[in-house]
Amino acid sequence: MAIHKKEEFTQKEQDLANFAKAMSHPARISILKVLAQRNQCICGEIVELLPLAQSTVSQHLKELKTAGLITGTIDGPRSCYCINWKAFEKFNAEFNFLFAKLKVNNEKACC
Amino acid sequence: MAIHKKEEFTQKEQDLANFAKAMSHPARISILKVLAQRNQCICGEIVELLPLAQSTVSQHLKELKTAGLITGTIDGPRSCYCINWKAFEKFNAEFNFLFAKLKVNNEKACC
DNA sequence: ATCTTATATCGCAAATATACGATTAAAGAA
DNA sequence: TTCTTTAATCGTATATTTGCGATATAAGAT
Repeated sequence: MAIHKKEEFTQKEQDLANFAKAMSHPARISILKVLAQRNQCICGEIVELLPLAQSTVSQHLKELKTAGLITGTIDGPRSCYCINWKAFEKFNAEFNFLFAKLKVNNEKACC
Repeated sequence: MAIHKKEEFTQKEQDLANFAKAMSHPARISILKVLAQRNQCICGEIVELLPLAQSTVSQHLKELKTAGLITGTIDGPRSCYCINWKAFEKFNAEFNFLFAKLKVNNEKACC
């Protein structure tokens, strides 16, 4: 693109969009599910479960971490990842708020 | 990328990811908000409200429509867009289900 | 110290997304 | 019919994402 215009929208709109972007790939949805099913923290087992190369999985984990959806700590020679509940619930609440707000104004169908 | 591997994930994971992708740009979040604030359906007023060219807005609207989040009908020389509540609530419920499922298994922090 | 093992990062190729101007299409107004 | 208005689509440039192999890093094992 010529110029990126994302900055011209409100911070809340950008935050919501960034959260959505972090979840916009099935591999990352899958990673979140894996992190949930195992009650303990998961490291490279994720690589075994996904149909992707180790480096690709690592990249997806990094994106989830950068977006704040998961946390990662080094545990000896391996890495332990967990869901960041605070951020997750915050964004979930924001989505729900958006949906609820929409619903009030649009009880009747229009077109 | 060499090959796209998205198809190798489950349909639900792909559906969720596609929904998230549709909301992964602040312009599209903004469009959804505009469609909510105006109780009647909106056509090109969106173009006036967003800091983007007409063709770009049209492209974003098309993406939201393709993802099933909005509907669009032709009204004379202009187009009327509305939120597709059914799809919207379905995906919202799926997100909530995912979040709830995660919560049950991870009451305690792990790392 | 050397050898694994686990994971992050680099470098690259290919696919997608973003954005715009120009053009097209479709319908009402003159 | 011709003009205007509205919106979709085409073509293009650039940015970002996705994916992998290769390499680097870091720590435990031998």
